[in-house]
Formats: sequence, structure tokens, C-alpha cells
Amino acid sequence: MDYNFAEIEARWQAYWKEKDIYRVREDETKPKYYVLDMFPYPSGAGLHVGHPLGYIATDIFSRYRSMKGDNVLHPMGFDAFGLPAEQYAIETGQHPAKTTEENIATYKRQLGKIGFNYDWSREIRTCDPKYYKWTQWIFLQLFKSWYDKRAQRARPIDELVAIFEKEGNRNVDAASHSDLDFSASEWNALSEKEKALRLLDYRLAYLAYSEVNWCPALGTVLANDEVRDGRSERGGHPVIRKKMRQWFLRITAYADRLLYALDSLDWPESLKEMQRNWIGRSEGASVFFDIEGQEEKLEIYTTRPDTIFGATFMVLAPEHPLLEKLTTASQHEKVEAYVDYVKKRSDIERQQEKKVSGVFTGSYALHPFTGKRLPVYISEYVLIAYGTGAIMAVPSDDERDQRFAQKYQLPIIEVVDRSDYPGAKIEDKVGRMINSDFLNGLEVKEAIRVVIDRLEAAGRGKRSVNYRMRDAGFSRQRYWGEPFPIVYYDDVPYPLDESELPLVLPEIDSYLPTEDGRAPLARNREWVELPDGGIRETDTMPGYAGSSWYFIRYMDPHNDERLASEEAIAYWRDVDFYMGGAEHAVGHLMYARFWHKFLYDMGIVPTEEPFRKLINQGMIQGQSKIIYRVNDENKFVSRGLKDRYGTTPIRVNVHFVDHDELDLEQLRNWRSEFKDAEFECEDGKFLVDTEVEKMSKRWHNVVNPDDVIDRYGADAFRMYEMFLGPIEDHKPWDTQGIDGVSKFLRKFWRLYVGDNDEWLVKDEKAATGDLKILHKTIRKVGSDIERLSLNTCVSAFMVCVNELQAAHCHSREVLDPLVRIIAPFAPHIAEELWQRMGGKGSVHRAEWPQYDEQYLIESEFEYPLSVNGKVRTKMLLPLDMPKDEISEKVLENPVIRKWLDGKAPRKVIVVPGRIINIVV
RNA sequence: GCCCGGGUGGCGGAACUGGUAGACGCGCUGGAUUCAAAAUCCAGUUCUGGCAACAGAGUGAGGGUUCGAUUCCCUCCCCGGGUACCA
Repeated sequence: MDYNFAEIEARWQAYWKEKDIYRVREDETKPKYYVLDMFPYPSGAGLHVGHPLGYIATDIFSRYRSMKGDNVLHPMGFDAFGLPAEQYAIETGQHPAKTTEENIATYKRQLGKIGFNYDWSREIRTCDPKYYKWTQWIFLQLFKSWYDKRAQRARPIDELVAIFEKEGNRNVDAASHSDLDFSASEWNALSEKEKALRLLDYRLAYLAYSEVNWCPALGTVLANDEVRDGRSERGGHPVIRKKMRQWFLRITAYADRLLYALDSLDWPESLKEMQRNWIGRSEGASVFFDIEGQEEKLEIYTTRPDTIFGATFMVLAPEHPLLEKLTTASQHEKVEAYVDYVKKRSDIERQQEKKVSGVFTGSYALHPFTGKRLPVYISEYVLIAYGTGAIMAVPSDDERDQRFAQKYQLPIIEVVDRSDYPGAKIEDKVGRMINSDFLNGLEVKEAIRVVIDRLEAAGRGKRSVNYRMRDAGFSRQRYWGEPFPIVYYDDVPYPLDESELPLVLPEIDSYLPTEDGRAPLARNREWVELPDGGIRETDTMPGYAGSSWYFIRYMDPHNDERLASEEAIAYWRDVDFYMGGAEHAVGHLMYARFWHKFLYDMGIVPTEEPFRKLINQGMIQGQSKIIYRVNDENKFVSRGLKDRYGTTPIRVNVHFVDHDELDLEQLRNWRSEFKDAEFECEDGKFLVDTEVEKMSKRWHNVVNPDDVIDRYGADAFRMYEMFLGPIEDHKPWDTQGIDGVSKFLRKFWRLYVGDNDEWLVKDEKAATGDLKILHKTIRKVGSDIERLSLNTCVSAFMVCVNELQAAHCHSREVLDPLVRIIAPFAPHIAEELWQRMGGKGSVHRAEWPQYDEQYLIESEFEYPLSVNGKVRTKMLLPLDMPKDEISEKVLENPVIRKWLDGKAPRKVIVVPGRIINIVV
């Protein structure tokens, strides 16, 4: 009987569920291993064949580790709050909880068919109040903490209050966005409200005003990627920048720790580099410039203080707070016009502009060393959000400053002699200082040190470190997210008592924002307005809130007392291996690391970093199928004929195409536009072109795993996904190719089961050759799994089965270990054969076999013989033959003699067990 | 522009530390089986020449190191991802 995957897979999936074999418990007798997949957002479209790629890899890896004796945690859950469900709710009026629930059911059904080993008793959903109780709890801890830069850790805010009461803030080095100085008596004289507002400057979760993309027509705030060219992507309505009071998380306090810990992580180098760039640490100096006729000083940030004698003008961001004071009456009109011009431009436009523009303010700054007058300009190339929003312009050593100087005819003073460094660009930090007074003759690096010392001594500047990274906006004016456990009294935010958590997301009558532009939750006045006069926060938390700590919850997902028990956390500690898409390189991975470090400071988790090893799985792309429509006609032509007409390419459903030939019948029934169309074939066939691109409904190239599994089975599907190529690479899906692994599984089956379903495996001694094949495979598969090279594992299995088949091997001594090592890849067929073989318990609880070195030792080797590096023939020689004896033997070889043509070889190189090269 | 990947048959890919380039599979070609087809099995399949033995070329292009380079070094081209007037 043939291998009946449908029956086998259903049987064993039911068996595993019934026996609960994937249930994981803490077990001190075994080493722990935590394997994690990035949990999915359950979209309405369901899974396509690209989604499970990483899940299959971790499934194989975790099954392997547990057969090797580890206690493996491999959980799954759902990132269930998010924009698409809310958008759908706005369009249909359906509650997002309901559609989310339905989508999760679809996902679980689809995942179930693939045969994963998740411990579903540990499933979590970020939208479940039992889960987000602890998301809210962590937020409260952030709210109640400040960051002590000296101790390099978060501390309770009460300790900061105690310090303020005793000595003010002068001896505190805290992460803060305020530079206000105050003494103990000044602090103690403040009202309760003033104290509360001032503390916000120090909390790790704080309120501040910031600009958002406000779309008046939609009455809502838009994410950056929902805005195109200053208009909303949906509907094309104008979008303006609007100031709103919002929650922020002080991630910048952790910038250095986030940066330096990267070195210790086993992550792809490219991903670590992205995080480094995102943090964007730079070392330089703050310099204070006097302004002619003004009390106030202008603070600038520069990484090149050494070039200060080359500064010939200053540039401010058009939003700079000092601008009004610096603008003289005569320049007022021009400045205002320029500020207006910049206001209308989106950040993206401003940043992409290649044309230099700017306006003189009328004021002059004074050079701190020479006292020279430096005109102060404004220009859009200086950004208010970076550094201090003001620069000293050094046209000799900065390309943008140079272009600006050229356009406005400002002087350029060369200050760095780079003649010792041919090829150095103007912004490279190399060279010898010239025209720079006391810096003359110094190397750039030395000059930086010297000039900062001078500036500090003169009280005109200081060493300073700057980051590109900014605090994380944590408010969303949306419904489908975690409510903030915050109540305002007299505009001051107070935390809810932890006993009141979770603060459950209330019902509302419509998912739209209110008419006056407040978040949707404001619609439920009963919920918002408390009897004691308190007003609840109506913003909700962003998507990354719930995903920043979910890996901890899996350790103990049903705990109502703590986010996870101390014992569970002490046992599981951190994620050993994390698999997910590269699109989360900076967002999710940065926030999760930040939260983890905070929880470490709180003493809740024992490790500084959450994810020890990380791999990005590549994307499985779709193959779009393209046909050509003749312009202005209801006529389509086969691909070879497209150049005879003016044509437009059109994508058709990938399922209508077999071997590049289109099934016209199916196409005609697909859409009315094809019903009566004319089709011109070539050689009786209608051929299509193929384009590899993202798998998406839009391109009609989506392949659903359910269909593939129905036709070929889950085991074939799993192995084929792995066989496609290296896990990190992008590669196109081609359903045709699955035939290969499907055939392989049938061949594999026939080693065990005969045509009439008879059991072929015998308890006989295996031939040495068969044992060689087996042990070679055990070794290769084991080491390839360790390095996540799963595609080569599959081909190793193919080679093994081909060889065993040719050898007519039916010995249990070989076929028992073979079932075990294939079990992680094809868990169903392995379980079936294991059980038929009379194996104890599940094959997935069996031990991973050891390979036996004795079968891998060879006594002879067929050496390739090469002449001048080109292989000419082969020769079988004993591996223990001494080199000079080999040389002699080789020279007797007729093919080699022919190539030597009677001459003596210049050299004979023997690499034992590898190759022999004769140089003539 | 900068940073990080990557360019190998018709296609997906293999070659782990410099040692037989193209494993494994798809597709294609021919054959067996079949009334026929599907399925299955067998053989061939980098390119060029040759019936073949064999010879020449060949891992994006050019150069270098080496007995030997897909692998190391230099220059350049192309593709993918990230990022940016970041002072």
C-alpha cells in the first residue's frame, strides 16, 4: 500500500494532542533551551506559504534539541492588538475583539495542520486582559522610575523625591529632558502640582508635547507610513503637524547600554550594525557662542570642534527657539517667509532637497577664540530634533556647509591639511591643523582633545555625547490597544493602584475619534469621567507595548500574581534562539531590549539581554504570472507575441498556470473581462511570463499552505520549505518543485513498508556499507541542524535513502536510527513508522542517535590527480601510504605519464586524503 | 552617498577551515511500462567541438597571491536590504 499521508497525519496529530506530549514543565534535571518565534499578528488574510518558514525551522531545531536531552520551551501566541483590526471595525462596525478572535482561530487551524510542537497551554494573546494587566503593570513601573546615570540603572522615583527634599537636583545625574536647576528649599516650596509636573521630567514614562501627523479630514492621527507627500495615503487628504501632549518612554537613558551590549550578542552583523546606526552615538562638543547685542548664548553641537577656526557662519534650524530674538527688523519679512516655506514642507521633502536654501537673520555670533563676527543664517538642512538644532558652519570641512557658503558667497578658510592622506574626503577625521592659532601643527584627533580642554577651561563649551535615537512615542489616539492605567486630576497624571489592574478596555459606540479630535475612548464618557472628578487617559498604547515582553510571559503564562513566577524566570532566564523577520530589526528588537534592561534593573529578570542568538528568516516570494493585453482591444497574446503589438502586462492567478502554460478555461471563468476575450496562442499554447515579487493578494500569486498540505501532506510541505534554500535567504516559491520531496517521502516509506502494506524491517545484522551510509547521515544531519543549514539536511536524507534503496537495506539496525533523525523534519511519517516498528512512546521523546566513528573511517581514498591544478584522472590509494610512496605511485599512472610527456615533474604536492597535484 | 548582504547550469541551490565546481531536487530530452494518459522506473542533462575516448572554456568583469581560488587581496559593474542634509 502506498504511503497515505492524510490518514497518518490526522492520526498522529490527534495522538499528540491526546497524550499532551508537547507540554513543557520546569525540570531542574535537564538543561533548559528556549526557542522562540516572533509571534504573528493574526491578519484577516490567513497564512500563506511564506509565513511558516521560520516556524518550521524552529520546530525542527527544538525537536532536535529535545531529542538531544534539553528541556525545550517552544511557545506560540498572538500579537493581537493592532491597526488593521481597528480599520476593519471602522469600516464594518464589527468589534475588533470578534474579528481578532476569528482570525486567531484560522491561524491556529492552519498552524495545527503543519504539525508544530507548540505547547498550546502556554498560548498568549496581547489583547487578553489577563495578559495586558502586566503590560500595564510594566508601564506603571516605568512611570514610577527614574534613571540614575551614575549608577547606570533605573531607580524608584521615591528615592529621587527623597534626594530632592534633602539637596535639590544639583548632585543628581539623572536622565531628563529638562536642564532646570533647583535646591532643596526651592523644591520643598513647590506646590503638589508643580512637584508632580517637575517629576515628569525624570520619569521613564513621561508626558511631553510633540508633533503628530494630524489629518483633519479623517479626524485622526496618522502613522508616518500612512502619509505620502504631505497627504493621507487613504483618501489623499491634507495632513498637518499638530502638537499634542503624549506619553514617551525614556529609551535614550539606555542608549549606551543598548549600544555596548550589542557586541556580546550572537546576532547577524548587519542587524547589529542597523541598531548601532539607529542609536547613532557620536562624540563631540557643545560650544556656546555669544551673540552680538544679546544676553543669550547660542549652543551648538559639533563632532569637529578642531575645525572651529574654520567656522565662518552659523546655521539654525528654522524652528529654533532663539530665532525670533535673533531676527532683525530688516530681515523679518524674509525670515518669516522662509519659515512659512519650511513649515509647508514635510520632513521627507526637506530631507530629500538637494538645492541649498536659507536666509540671513541679521544677527552675528562671536567666535569664542577670535571674536570674529559670524553671520547667523537659518536653513532647512539643519534639523531641530538633532543635536541642539544649531551648527557652526565650517565650509572647508563639511560638504553641506561648503555648498551653502558657495551659494551665499561666505568665506571659506582651510583649516586641515590632508596632504599626508591622499584620497581622504573632506569629512574624514585626519590631517594636520593649519590657520588655527594654538591648534596649528596638531593632528586632528589631538586637536579635538586640545580644543575641548580649552573650551572647558574658558567655560565656553564641554565634551558631549549625542545620540540620533530619541525617546519613544508611546501614545496612540486609537481604540484597539492597551488603555493607560492613568487618571488625571487637575491635569496631573496619577497612576492607578496596582490592585486595580487590569484596566479593561471599555466598549464604545463607534471606533472613530471624537468630533473634536480626541481619541476614540473619549466617546465613553461614563468610563472617562470618574465620580471623584478624575479623568482617565484616553490614548492607548502602541503595538510594540505587548510585544516588548511577551517572551517572559510564556515562562509562566497564567500567573495572576506576577508577570511570571520567580522560579519560572530563574529557570528559563532568556531566549536562547530567536527567529524572525528582518523588518523588526530596529523597532521591536530595540524596544524589547530596552524593556528587558529595565526589568533587569528592577531585579525581575536575571539577564541584561533577552535574545542570545537571533536569525532572520528570509522571505518566500511569489511567482507572479503575467499575460499581455493588446492595448485598446479585448485581446490577449501569448508571451512570444507580445512585441508584435502594443501591449500591457496583466497579472493572472498563479493557480491557472502549469509549466508556463495558461489554462484559458479557468481564466475565462475567473473574471468577466476575460469571458469573451480573444486569445492568440503560439504553437497551440498560451504562454505566460513570470515575475518574482512579494507574495500578495494584489499580485494574485498567493499560495495557501492548506492547499499544498491537502495535496502533498504536511511532512512534504515542511521538508520542501526547508529544501528551498538557506533559511536566511529570500527565495521564490514554486509548487512544482515539491514533487521532489514528495517522491522522496514515498521512497523512504518503501524502505519500511511493502506494496501490500507488509512490514519489511528485519531484525538482522546490517551490512557494513549500510551502516556507513547511516552514520555518515547521522553526522551530517546533526552538524547541519546545529548551524541551521536545514536545506542540506534534506538533501542528505535524499542521498541516504537513495543509497539504502539501491542496497536493498531493510535492517532495523539502520532503519531505527534513521526514523529518529528524520523525525524533527517529517514528524508524522516518522511517528507512524516508529510505532509500527514497536518503538516505545512517541518518536519525539526518543533519543537522538550517536554516530559511530568506526563506520566513518576509510582506509582508502580515490585521489583526484591534477596536473598544474587541473584534475586529469583519479587513483585509489591507501590513506596510510607515506607521501613519497604516493608520489612514486602517482608518476607511474599512465594518464600522468602522458601529461608529463617524458619530462620530470617540477614538484609533486600530496595533500593526504584530499588531492594530489603534479606541477610540470 | 554611506553601511550590510549577494551575483555559481534553463530554475532553486551545494561545495563547512584555499584542495575533484555544479551534490540534492525541479525542469527538459530519450527510453521502459500502458489501448492511451497519469503515476512509476531507467538513462542523459554547465557550455563548445567530437560517434566516442578526449580536449578547450567556465562560479558578475579585470588584475593579484598560491602548486592549486567560488573561497584570500585590490579595482570595477550589477542586484537586494537598511539608512541619511545627523552637524
